[in-house]
Amino acid sequence: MPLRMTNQREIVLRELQKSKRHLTADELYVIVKKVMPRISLATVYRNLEILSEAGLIGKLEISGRQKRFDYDASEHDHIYCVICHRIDNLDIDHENWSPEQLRSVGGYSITGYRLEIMGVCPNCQKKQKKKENLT
Amino acid sequence: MPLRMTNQREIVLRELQKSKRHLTADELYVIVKKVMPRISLATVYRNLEILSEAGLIGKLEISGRQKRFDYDASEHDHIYCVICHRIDNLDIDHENWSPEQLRSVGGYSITGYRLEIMGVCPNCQKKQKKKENLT
DNA sequence: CTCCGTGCAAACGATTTGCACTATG
DNA sequence: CATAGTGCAAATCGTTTGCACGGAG
Repeated sequence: MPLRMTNQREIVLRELQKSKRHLTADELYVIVKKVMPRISLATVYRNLEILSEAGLIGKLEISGRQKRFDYDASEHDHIYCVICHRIDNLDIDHENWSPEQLRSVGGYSITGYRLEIMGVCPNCQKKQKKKENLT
Repeated sequence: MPLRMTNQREIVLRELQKSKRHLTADELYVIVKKVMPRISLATVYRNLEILSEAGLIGKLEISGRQKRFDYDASEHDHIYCVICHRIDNLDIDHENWSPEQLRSVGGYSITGYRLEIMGVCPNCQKKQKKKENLT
């Protein structure tokens, strides 16, 4: 395996896992800088890419916005808040459109799928209600 | 309605619909330039944004790559080829995870979803087979 | 006549890359 | 020690914006 474990790679991985969140590269950069102040943003990008390719973390490329990286590398879907952009993990049964069932849609051979649910998270719902009361 | 129909807006809309494809802004720019050579890329961007907000075309923000615009404004999912990045429209039943059924996942109130299927399109399958025969 | 729309170039934000240097296996 | 990884700055890519001018309603 060509996975050299450098100090910076280890820290990038560890700090993402510690966060238990779906961080962007620059959010993680800020955190990692506290532990290793001289690390560069490019290194964070490079390592996130490598770690996700190695299957140690997940990469989230959600609808036209900044990439986020997932401390949880296992297969699951995501829900995100259209207001504050927070992301949460999700576990849904895919009974009738699992990759197996969709084996050949329009002549394609299926390799994967991505399901994103959008919504308003509990926090932002509260804020909305407060606003309503004010008007 | 604040939708002024300028010459350029009309052409952007018409050429996208004529294409019957899922074009990026710059792909459409090339096409539109043939009809109206002095149009600027910024205008194409602005009009695609406005037209999609007006519901006349669809906007596709697929997994971290360039936005594409859909000549078909109605609700549907998409499948795309992981090799050539071609996109096709898709019609799938969402029986067990329709927005209504997912009403409150993790306290969220659901507003929408996005399902993308990935695969290898017929063309690219053929190319893969050719390669196999060569090795 | 009033704005909204346009073209242009410059600005922008996220990400990537070329380079010379460093450190891992 | 060979070679993958690093820091830095500059480059790149898609997209947006400020501005002065032009055209639709």
